Amino acid sequence: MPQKIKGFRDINPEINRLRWHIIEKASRVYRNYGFEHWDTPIVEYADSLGKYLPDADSVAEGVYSFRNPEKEPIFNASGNRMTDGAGNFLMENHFLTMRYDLTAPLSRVYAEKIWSPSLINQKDNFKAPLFRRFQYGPVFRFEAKLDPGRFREFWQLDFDTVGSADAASDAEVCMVLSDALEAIGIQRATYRVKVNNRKVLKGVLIGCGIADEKLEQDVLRIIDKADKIGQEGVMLELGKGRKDASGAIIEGLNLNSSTIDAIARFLEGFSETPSRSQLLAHLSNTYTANAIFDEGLKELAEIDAMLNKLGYAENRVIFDPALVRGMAYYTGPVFEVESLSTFIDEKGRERRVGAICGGGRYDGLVERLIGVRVPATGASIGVDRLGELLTLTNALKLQYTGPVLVVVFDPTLMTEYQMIAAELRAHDIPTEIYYGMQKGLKKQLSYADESKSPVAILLGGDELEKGVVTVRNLRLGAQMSGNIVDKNEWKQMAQKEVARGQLVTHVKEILTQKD
RNA sequence: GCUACUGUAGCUCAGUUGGUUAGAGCGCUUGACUGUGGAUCAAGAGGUCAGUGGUUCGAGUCCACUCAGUAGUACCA
Repeated sequence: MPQKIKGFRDINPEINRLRWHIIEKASRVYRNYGFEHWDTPIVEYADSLGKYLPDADSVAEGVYSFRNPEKEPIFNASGNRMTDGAGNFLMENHFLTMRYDLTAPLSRVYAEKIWSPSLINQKDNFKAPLFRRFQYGPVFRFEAKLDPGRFREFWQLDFDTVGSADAASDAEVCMVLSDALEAIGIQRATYRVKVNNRKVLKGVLIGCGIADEKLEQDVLRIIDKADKIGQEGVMLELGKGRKDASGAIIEGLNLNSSTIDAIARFLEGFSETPSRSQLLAHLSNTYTANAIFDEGLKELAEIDAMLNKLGYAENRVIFDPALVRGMAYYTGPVFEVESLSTFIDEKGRERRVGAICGGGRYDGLVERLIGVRVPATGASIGVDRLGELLTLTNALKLQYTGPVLVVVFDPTLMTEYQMIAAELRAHDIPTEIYYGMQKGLKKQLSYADESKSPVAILLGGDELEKGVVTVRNLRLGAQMSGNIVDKNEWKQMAQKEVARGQLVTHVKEILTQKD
C-alpha cells in the first residue's frame, strides 16, 4: 500500500476549516495593527537559514536539506563571485534547506529586499528601515521522535516588527497575541500571555558568576524546565544531576553550591505567581547587580505601564521570571502563551496542551546575514497546536453547512438536476449533484449527511410532471429522527413539495433557520 | 537517544495451563426496497495474529532480535 511519510499529515476538511478559521481571524487582527501579508519560498539556501547547516548530502540534524540540482556560482563574504587560480568562476550545487520557521526567512527578506544593497556600505550612519509583516504557512523540521501533536510539517502564523528597538513594540506583541486569540474565539480565562526578559535572566546569572555563554544557555535551559521538574529538579540538574522517574540518568552541570543557591534564591522569590507590579518591585529591590539587568527591568516596567493603560490586565498578560524559551537567539523580552484549558485523554487523565504561541525580541538575527544590527521583535501562533487544543478541549464549535444535495432519482433527468443546481448556485447557495455509482436513495442521503448538507432536493418523473420539487430539511429531519414514531408525520414535517418557481425561496428559508 | 509497556479484521476488543478450520460488536458491500435513509432482516467481503528467526509433534499464545505505536525522559531553530 502507498503510505505517507510519518510526521506529515493529510489535512481533512474538518481540520482545514479549523486551520483557516484560526488564520483568518488572527490575520484580521494583524492587519488591524498594520502588519502586511508576505509569503516566502519553502526552500532557502541553507546559509540563509542560520546555524542549522547540513554537513553532508543528507538530512542534517533537525532540518530537511538537499543539494540544488542546478550549479550556481559561489560567493565570498563580501558578495563577490569566487574564482579559481585560472580566473574561472567556482560553481557548486548549493545546499538548500526547507524552512524550519518563518523568522529566518524574514531576516533574509529583510536583508535582501528591505535593506537596499546601496546602503550596505553606509552601515555606520544608518537607521534601519521599519518593516512589519505577517506570514503563515508550513514549516518543516526533522524530528526523530514524534510526540503526539508534534509533526514534521506544521503551520505557523507569524507577525514581526523589524527595525524598532522600542519596548512599545514588545508591549504591542502582547496586545496582538491577546487580541488574536480572542478573535479566534479563545476565552479570556483560558489563556495567559507570559512575558519575561532575557536581559533580566542574563543579569541575574552574571550576578551569580555565570558569564560564559555556553554555560548561560545550559542554565537557562534548566530554568526553563522549572514548571515541569520543580524547584528540586532544577537544583539537582544544576548540581550533580538526577535520575528521573523512569530511571533515566540526567547529567547535571556540576555548578558549585553557592551558585546554585543564588539561582535557587532568585527562583524562590517567585514561587507564588506575583502580579506584574509585585514582580517589578521585587526585582528592583533585590537585584540591582548590573547594567544589563537594569536595562531588562526598565523594559519590563515600560511594557507593564503600557499594558495597564491599554487595559491588558493580569487576566491577559503576566510576567513569568522563569520563562526562557528554547531559542538562543532571543536577546530581550520573550513571550509565550500558555493555554489553561484541560482535556481528558482516553485514559481518563486530565491533560494540558501547553504553549500555543511563542516569540521574543531577536536583535541579532539580521546581523548574522548582513553584519548590521537590526532590532526586531515578534511572535508566532502555532496553528496546528492551537487547532489541536480547540479540538481536544471542545472549546470552539465552528458552524459549518455543506452544500445542498440534488438527489439523482432518475439518470434521464440529469439535465433537470443540473438546471436546479445552477439556479441555486446563481443565488449563492452551494449546491452539489450526486454523481456516485451507488445509486440507492439511502446511499445518497447518507452522503448528504456526511457532507453536512442542510437540504436534499428530490425530483422524479411525478414531480416533473406536476411542476414541483420535493425539498427535504435534513437538519430538522435529523433532530426529529430520535423521537418520532409515525413515519408519515415525520415525513410531512421534514419534507415539503413546493412549486418549482418557489424552490429558491423555500431553500433560503430553511438555510436561514437557526437550530 | 534512554526506560517501561503494547502490537489479533477499517475501528474497539475477546481468544483458557501451547491443541483441529482465529471470533464478537460497530463499520463496510449487496439484497429484501422497480420513488423516500437516519429502521429491521438476510447474505457477503475483509486476517501473512506487526516482521524475522528459534523452542516444540504442534505457536496468536513461550524465547530472541527487528520494526511500529503509547507513556515518561532527554534534545528542540
